Amino acid sequence: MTDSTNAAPASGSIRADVQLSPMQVPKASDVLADDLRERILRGDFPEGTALPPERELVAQTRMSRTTVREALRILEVQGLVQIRTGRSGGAFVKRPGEESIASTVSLLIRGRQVRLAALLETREAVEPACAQLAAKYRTDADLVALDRANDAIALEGPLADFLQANVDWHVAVAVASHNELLTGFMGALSRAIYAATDNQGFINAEVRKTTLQAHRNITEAIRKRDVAAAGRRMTKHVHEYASAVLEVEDRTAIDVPGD
Amino acid sequence: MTDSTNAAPASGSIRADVQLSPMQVPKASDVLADDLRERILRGDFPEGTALPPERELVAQTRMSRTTVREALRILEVQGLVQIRTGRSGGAFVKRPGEESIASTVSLLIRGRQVRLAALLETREAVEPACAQLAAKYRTDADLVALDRANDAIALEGPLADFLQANVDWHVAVAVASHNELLTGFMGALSRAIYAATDNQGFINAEVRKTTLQAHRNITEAIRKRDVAAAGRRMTKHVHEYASAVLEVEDRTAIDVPGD
DNA sequence: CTGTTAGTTTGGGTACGACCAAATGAGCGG
DNA sequence: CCGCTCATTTGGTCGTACCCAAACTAACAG
Repeated sequence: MTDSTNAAPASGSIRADVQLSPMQVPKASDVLADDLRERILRGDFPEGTALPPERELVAQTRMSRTTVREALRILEVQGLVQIRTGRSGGAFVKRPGEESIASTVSLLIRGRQVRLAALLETREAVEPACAQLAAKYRTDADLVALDRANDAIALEGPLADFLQANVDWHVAVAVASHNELLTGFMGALSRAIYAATDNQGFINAEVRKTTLQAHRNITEAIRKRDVAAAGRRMTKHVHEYASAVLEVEDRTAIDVPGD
Repeated sequence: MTDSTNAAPASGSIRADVQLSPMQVPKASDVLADDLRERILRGDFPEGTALPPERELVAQTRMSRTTVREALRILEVQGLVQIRTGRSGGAFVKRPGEESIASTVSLLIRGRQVRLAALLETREAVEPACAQLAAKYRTDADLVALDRANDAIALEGPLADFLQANVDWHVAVAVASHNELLTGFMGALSRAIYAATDNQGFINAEVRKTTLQAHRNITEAIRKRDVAAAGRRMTKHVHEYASAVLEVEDRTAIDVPGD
């Protein structure tokens, strides 16, 4: 560091002898974003209200419009505001929803190239609990959604339709749990598994039938609010599904060892 | 598509008679961000490599620097790049990690003001599975972390230290599961519960003792790779904890009905 | 020769200023 | 009263200039 032996103010001007620790200079846009985020999360602005226009914020904060815009962009990416153009546009306060978690989870799955095995394992970990909560808290509307998805699965259409209906049903279970955290998490997980299971080519009529039956059984347990049965059956279902997928994956890996 | 009845080029200039559907014009910065994000996720750039400097991207894309910067800011918020200043600075490719999920989950919890009951419920849903996976995949290093956290809990220091050590232990269990998704999720959840449980004033010596014992039992099951015991004991532990917290919360709610 | 210091270069951060595009509302004519 | 046009508001983009931070470089002093 700088020396510490100069305490003798010689003749002439005096030099202050301060000791400063290395200091961090946060970016102006971050400061603004942090402030606005804090206010939003604290509930200062009711959902749907518009923040002041950019030029107004410029006047208030005395920052440049560039900086203000960057701050707003940060909040937009974090799902805290929604920005609309045009007259009476602006940054409208929005509470983050499930899609917020879902997109982040998707990014991590793709970015880290999480293996299919890990995805299935995670689903085995979380979804039985979802089913239990669904059995506990389901509403009649939830049952309608579950039945609709099951009907779509029974339709024997093209593969993509089956997979989509499959995802819809799993998502419906998560929604029926009435737990936003789990819903967002499971939504991203189901979609990722769907994407990875596509082109896997192990879905045959047999698998479809088994899946449909399992879904119906679980749905019934949820309908009867039978928490234990819902958990038990879901555990079995996702485990069997995982086993089947992984078996095919291994076989495929052997078939095409170079890939 | 476009109509088919205009095949008569009259005299003079010809006016094309096209039918255009309302089209959405995506923002330039989003287009760039989407493109870069796709490349990053596809693995075009190894982690740690730097994207071209902003002015270089300006030259390549023929967009303004403002636009380029906004795109980079988006990627930064999404945790896909890390921006450093100074010479040899720039946007360095980064794979999103657990902290990415954790921050999003935290935002949702705060923004939606998720009730403590829901948080505890979610933990009851996820953490037993974490414990099971931890028992399955734990390494010796994981055990060290768990033991260290338990030792800190036994220390009988101030409340904040106890709560911190408590969080550390729960996070250590999640880490020991070696599942990035669950780790990020549980990390945010534990911290949120910690924050909500603070000032709750129900942590007494009795609770501390019980917690320590439960943690030790679970740690032992993880050490012995006893999957069933780990799951069972964790289920019991988090359930009891939740019950205790909620009971106190109810009592507090009755004591101070106005708040 | 060595160490320190003062440039120099390369990068991001901020500030204006101008103009474009979209959405809305006011005013005007039918 | 209806519909059209036009002005206004507000975000989106552009370009330029300048500042600050970090790392490298060369010159200078010892």
